[in-house]
Amino acid sequence: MENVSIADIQDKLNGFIKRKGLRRTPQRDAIVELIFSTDEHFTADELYDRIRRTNSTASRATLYRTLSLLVEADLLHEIDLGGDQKTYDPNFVDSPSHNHLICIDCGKVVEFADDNIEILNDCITRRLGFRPAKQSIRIEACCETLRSKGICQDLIKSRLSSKRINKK
Amino acid sequence: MENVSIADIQDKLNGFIKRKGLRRTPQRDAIVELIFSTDEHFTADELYDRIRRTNSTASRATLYRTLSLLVEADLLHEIDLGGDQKTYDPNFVDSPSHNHLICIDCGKVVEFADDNIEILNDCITRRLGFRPAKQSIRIEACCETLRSKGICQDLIKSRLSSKRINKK
DNA sequence: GTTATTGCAAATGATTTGCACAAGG
DNA sequence: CCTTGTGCAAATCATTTGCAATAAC
Repeated sequence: MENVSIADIQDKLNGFIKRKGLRRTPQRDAIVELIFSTDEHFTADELYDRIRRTNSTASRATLYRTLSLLVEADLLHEIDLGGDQKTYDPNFVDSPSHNHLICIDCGKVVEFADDNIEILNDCITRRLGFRPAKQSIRIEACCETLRSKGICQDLIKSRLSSKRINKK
Repeated sequence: MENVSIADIQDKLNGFIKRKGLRRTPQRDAIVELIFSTDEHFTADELYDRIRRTNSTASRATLYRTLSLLVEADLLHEIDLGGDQKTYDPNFVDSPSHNHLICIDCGKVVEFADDNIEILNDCITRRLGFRPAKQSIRIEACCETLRSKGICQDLIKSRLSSKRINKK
């Protein structure tokens, strides 16, 4: 699954940074390292928690600023999962055109790629007089747990309880 | 385009209200009247402005509470257009399964329905082991203005400038 | 050195909520 | 009446920002 290494990402970011006249910092390196060491989606807050568990430091401000930088450099995408916090997806470097299926009950997210839906997307877009650009399709559905047990609140609970409670 | 009248919506809401042991109020009537008198998408703030231009009154608090009520009664849908403010779509009573195409430059939104994409959506969902539920597909693209003039900032500007500026 | 970056604390802004008063049924 | 709804102002909470100190290059 991991075709692009962290070193590749760092290279790309450094290129971007140089082109823009910006600077490489230990905070940015640490954040990139952390984000791209897994393929998990995350919120700013979840990432902040993860950083605090390492021996690197970065303030929330720096974290938010770095997230914006990575999105601008097209290394990270903001995806709309609904909810109050923005969610970030680090997998677009590996899989430039994937989409998301979301359980409307528990919030579980599955990534998928499908040629047919891309073609159809393209057709619909042109038919409406638009020019196809960024592919971004979100399907809402019910996951297995919901199907078999009638309900699956585990994940939604954990997502709700992840609200920030004065964690400095 | 308008197959469902405001009276129908009022009836549905009143049924919902009775079933829940809630109460019909002039504020709720006025808000419903206003929302369903057009097929425009809107934000809470835009709706508040519209209300102030009528001779009915409703506070922001009541407005937010009524929006939640309407969403719960399935007469109104929250749609994700990105951006800080939630957007509401009053057209799901008329067209229960439509989707949205959005210009990534100016934010212009077009509704569409397509049987093929619904079927495909269904297939993908089942293939991933989910049960199809709410159809909600958002396609991002570039609109005509962008195509012909290279850029179309009109709407995005107006959307940005619609940020609330101490309008009591 | 010069300019970008950081961390802090304060600001922002949409939405929510507590509470006292008003008003449906 | 009794309970729900309303309006106000205050609270929330994710995110952004001003600013002085710090660190790339």
